Amino acid sequence: MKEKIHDRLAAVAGDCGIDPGTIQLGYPEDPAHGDLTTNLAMANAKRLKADPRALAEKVIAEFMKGAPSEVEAVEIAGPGFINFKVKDAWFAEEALKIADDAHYGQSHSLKGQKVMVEYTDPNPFKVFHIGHLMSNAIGESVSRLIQSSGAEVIRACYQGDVGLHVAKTIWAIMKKGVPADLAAEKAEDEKAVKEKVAWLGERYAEGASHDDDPEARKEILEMNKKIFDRSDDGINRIYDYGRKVSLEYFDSIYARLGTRFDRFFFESEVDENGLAAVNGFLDKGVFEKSDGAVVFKGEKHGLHTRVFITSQGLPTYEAKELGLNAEKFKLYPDLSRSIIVTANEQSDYFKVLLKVLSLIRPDIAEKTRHMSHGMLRFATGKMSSRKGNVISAEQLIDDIRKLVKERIEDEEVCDEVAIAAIKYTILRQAIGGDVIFDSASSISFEGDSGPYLQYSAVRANSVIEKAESIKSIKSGKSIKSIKSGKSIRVPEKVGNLERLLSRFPDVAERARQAYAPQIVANYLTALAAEFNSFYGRQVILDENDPLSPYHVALTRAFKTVMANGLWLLGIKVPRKM
RNA sequence: GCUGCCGUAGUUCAAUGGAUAGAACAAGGGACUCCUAAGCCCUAGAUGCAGGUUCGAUUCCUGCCGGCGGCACCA
Repeated sequence: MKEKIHDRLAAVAGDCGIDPGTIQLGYPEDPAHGDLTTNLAMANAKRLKADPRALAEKVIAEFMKGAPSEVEAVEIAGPGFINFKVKDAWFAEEALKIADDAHYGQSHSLKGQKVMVEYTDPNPFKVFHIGHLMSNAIGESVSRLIQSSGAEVIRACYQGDVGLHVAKTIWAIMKKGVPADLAAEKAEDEKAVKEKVAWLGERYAEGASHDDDPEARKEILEMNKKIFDRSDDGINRIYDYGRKVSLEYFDSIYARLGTRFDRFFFESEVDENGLAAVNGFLDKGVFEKSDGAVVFKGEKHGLHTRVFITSQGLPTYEAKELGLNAEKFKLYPDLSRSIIVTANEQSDYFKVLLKVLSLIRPDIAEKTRHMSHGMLRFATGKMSSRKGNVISAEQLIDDIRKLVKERIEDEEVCDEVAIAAIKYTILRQAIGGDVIFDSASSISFEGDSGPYLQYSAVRANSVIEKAESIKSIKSGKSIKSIKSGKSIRVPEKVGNLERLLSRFPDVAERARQAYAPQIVANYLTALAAEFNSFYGRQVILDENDPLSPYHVALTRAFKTVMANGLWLLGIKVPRKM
């Protein structure tokens, strides 16, 4: 409907002297202002030296000559808003259509394209902490938004299995004495894996605590070199074990969070290429030597200098990243876009990296985009994985799970609700800022929360299930059998629920274009509130109510939109709650 | 010091440059022999400061104040 009105306005714009770019239709907050509104009269009045109201009248007069039949009335309000009222019958028909359209809200705007999204990116030997949880929630939702516009999405995860953090961990292990059971190659049970991973995390924190100790620092750097060139069997044995255990553990978390990665990248597979790329462009003037290291002088471009190869000859994170991005496009040459999701503490670093990339691989750089998110923090201070006082993702999930457990028996549902609570808290606000997890209120499941959305969907499902067993007296049909909607009696006046439902494709499209899950999250919360209000206003399954079949169809439409919307956020709809 | 992001209700967040700035939590009140009360209905409260651009600014620009992040061999 929005398109129809827009198209008609565009058709008459020329005659009225309207700039086509100003034909923007919005949804008024106040229903009294109609269903769609535009302020194109104010926007053009000055340029045309016309009175906004007079201009609006002219536009309306032209518009009405070929107005879409669904438009009931067009009015001028305020300084020159043009408000469109759409016929109630159209909303009712639309609701019936949605009820039978499981794909409602999807589009084909990116059909045929291939997009890679890299996110989560935890590091073996270190804790999978709440920051990774945040990256995962955002990356997964962005992936689904893109997927829902018809593109093929390659979910990628880049894991740092070489580098100083590994050296620190292994250094601390060897300092303390290598445990005898480390060599055991037998299959581990889940609990044993968890314990081992926790133990590795502690060793890392221990190693990192010696950052200021020059003697330890020297030993760690030497160990880093040995890990890189795999020259020491004793180190290799610890390394291989630690890497394997970490990755097994990560896999279990991905499964729990509902992410299936298509491709894992490792620093150990891209570091050689990164090194070669930097060396290759050293004599071309992109990089220069400084104090024995190879650096990129970012100051020329308003950025800062960063080291790409250390004076030891080892590639840093930045060099590896060059190798990684080349590898992505080597594996998937037809990628139309590559998105990288990380915490915003890496924003400046990525600016430098993308600048370098634009100098050595402009073809890749122009398709690569960095998205950064804030930190997940608690009322009490911040966390640091260096100091070891990190909160692991699992710890947070389990804490919330305990609260859910007080109200829900089913184990699987508990997990789905706990994860929904966390994901929603992350996705309800604009990507970029810190997310404050207040243990007192954020963990509550009332109101503006993931469980609230799940609950409303579950309730709707419950009604729908029950409806299938009821024979409707008035229509003489089982409610279940109503599909086309043609024979359903429709109300004269529809409410906000129908109006909100019909906006979903538009909301989804806006969210896709801005990579903004919070647009979906906020919409769903308003939608759930509207459904709950509808649910409370009357009994849906009332055999004496001739509108009951319509109310059931409306409930089905709501369920479809809520389920599709929650899917975009990476949140599951539980069976029962 | 340089630089990036951010300042909206008591709190946590919304608001394609548009109308009376929306929610939720916290507080108080109300409705149920009815499909799931994690729900519904009612009641109060906010754009850091100073300018500028604009018909119109929470939104864009400048300065100030405040918070967070980054700034050479970590990732």
